[in-house]
Amino acid sequence: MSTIHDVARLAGVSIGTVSRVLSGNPATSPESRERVREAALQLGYTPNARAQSLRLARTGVIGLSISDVRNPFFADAAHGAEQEALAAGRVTMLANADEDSAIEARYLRAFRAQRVDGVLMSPQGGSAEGARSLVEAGIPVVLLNRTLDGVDAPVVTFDVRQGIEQAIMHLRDRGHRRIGLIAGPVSVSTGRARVSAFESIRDELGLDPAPELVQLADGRRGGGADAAERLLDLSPAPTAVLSSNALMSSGAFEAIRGRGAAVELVSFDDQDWMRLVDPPLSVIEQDAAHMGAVAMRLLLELIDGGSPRSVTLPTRLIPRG
Amino acid sequence: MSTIHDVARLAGVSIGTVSRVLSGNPATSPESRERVREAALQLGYTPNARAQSLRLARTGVIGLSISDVRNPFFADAAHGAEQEALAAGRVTMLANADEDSAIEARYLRAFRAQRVDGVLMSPQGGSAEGARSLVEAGIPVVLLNRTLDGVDAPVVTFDVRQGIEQAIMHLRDRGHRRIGLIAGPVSVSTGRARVSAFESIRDELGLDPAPELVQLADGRRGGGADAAERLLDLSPAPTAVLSSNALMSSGAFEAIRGRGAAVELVSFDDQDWMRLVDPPLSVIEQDAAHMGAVAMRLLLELIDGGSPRSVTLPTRLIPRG
DNA sequence: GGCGCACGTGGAAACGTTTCCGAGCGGGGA
DNA sequence: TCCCCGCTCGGAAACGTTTCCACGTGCGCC
Repeated sequence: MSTIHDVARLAGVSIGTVSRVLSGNPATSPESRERVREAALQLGYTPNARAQSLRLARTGVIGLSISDVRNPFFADAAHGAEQEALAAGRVTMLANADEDSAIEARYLRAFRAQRVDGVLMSPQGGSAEGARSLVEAGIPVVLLNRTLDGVDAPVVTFDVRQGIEQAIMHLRDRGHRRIGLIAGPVSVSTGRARVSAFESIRDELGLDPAPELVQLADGRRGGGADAAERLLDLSPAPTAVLSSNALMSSGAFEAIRGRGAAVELVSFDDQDWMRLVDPPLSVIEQDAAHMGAVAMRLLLELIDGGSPRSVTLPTRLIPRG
Repeated sequence: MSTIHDVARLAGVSIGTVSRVLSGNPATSPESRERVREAALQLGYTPNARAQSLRLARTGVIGLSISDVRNPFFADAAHGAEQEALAAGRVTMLANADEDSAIEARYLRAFRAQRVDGVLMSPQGGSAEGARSLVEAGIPVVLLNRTLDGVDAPVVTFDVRQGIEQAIMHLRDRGHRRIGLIAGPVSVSTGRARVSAFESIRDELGLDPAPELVQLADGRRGGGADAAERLLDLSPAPTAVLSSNALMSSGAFEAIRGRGAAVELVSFDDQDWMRLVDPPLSVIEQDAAHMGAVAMRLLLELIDGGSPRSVTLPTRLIPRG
């Protein structure tokens, strides 16, 4: 790989001049510009970004740590964030924490070692240590979708209460009185928030308050199926079930259909298949890509010295079936 | 952010000693080790990976460019590759090309500027320029799922012919004689390969060779729906349709159901929803995560000075409905 | 016709590491 | 007692950039 010295030698100028030409510094003669451009092209020269960022303070790279690339919700969020960064001339480095805080910690250490300009992350449950140490090291951080106790960083979340309320009122209007909840892991803030919003709205509306109607699951497909089985085992079983994410909904749907049970399922997050199955699922739509884009914009502001601010996004009920 | 100089000052030793202690060089006294460790901990010191990689040749970072994070096939592949890299002590930097060769080019330039140790990529159609320039710059490259004309890099692909053959024979055994194909874009090698494999196997088995039974699409959901509509408009319409990827299958499924048509749909790539819809879809399963892992192993070998080799993976038909 | 000024350039420092080289110091063997 | 060796360490060079500083050149102006 050729360096700036090679270019300088070939162009017959000093490395300072090469640097000036290539970085668009006006203090260069047309002849130098021509010769340097020519030489750089001929050698296929690409400046070493690591050396650049050593000299400059910035790296132009933004770390993006998400919970699970295979979860479409997070994949969409990552995509939205990435597009926004790209538009601002930055490059993102995506890390997949795989819902595992040990892997997350590893990537966050790498981000820190790489001296990324900022980090956008949807934190894992387990430990807030990784995020906290980033914040303490002075690296701009914005949290995605989940909050973290004791970490002083802006967050972009959806209005959980609004979403749950929309869903429960929809089900109540359709005559349901006994509604089950398949909740995500309480180790993440969204999991906890959804449980408490569910309980409080259910009680406000005077629906069946039996505690066994709230079943905790791990957020994965299998966990959703198991939780659905447990709900169906109750007597009487709930006539409607609200599921906290798309993966669990898929498991729950299969369990319910396997039993031939007549239970109405409502899911968080809209996905194509929810329209394709019979009956189609009503959903609480959360625009993940938008969330990612908003969060990235916040992070870019923060990096450019702006003040931290958090945003709560609305959800939208899409009634079906 | 503290540097090695800060640690050295606090520990009362030279930076050379700090470096030796922290990199596990045995030429250090127990007292130095103790003092340095203590100081590093106290300062929350993280070595600057960019400075390290400037001095060393390696960066420990592997670039991973995939076509579309939102496509579960590629998300799985990325996940498999990432796990493999993680196990080998490397960190991956994921770039989402979004099926756009301009974005891809941008990320590949960034990879090159960052001097990543190697690049694993599922190339876009359009231009092979990006991949070629990496190879010419001497950066180890392995291609994922798609080949690229004129680029001398190992590839990991699935056995297209085998997959198509399994699907067509399955359909023939179920009595179908007029089978449609929704093909991916011919700008990518898999798109082209599937069309020619389809045509040759169809002819070998003596099935209806009408050229209008092969419909090209863009690989996206909407394109799949449109192609399905065109197939259904034929008279006679095909009684079975093979779709080249999961996104297009979802569009095609909806179109077929919307028409109330009695057409058997078989899809490449297995996804959860294909089991949930009615009727469930038979699929040609391609283990994307495994592909990613295999490709990463090949890349790691290449980085460590091994010789390049390509791998073709088998597909598996899962008959349903 | 000198003086100063703008402009272009080369040289060198600095960014934060790793590693080589040489030096100091102590101990053991002749 | 002296020498040599091994252990530990500090100093400095090098990696590839950017940018500051100073210097030379040519021009316009008094």
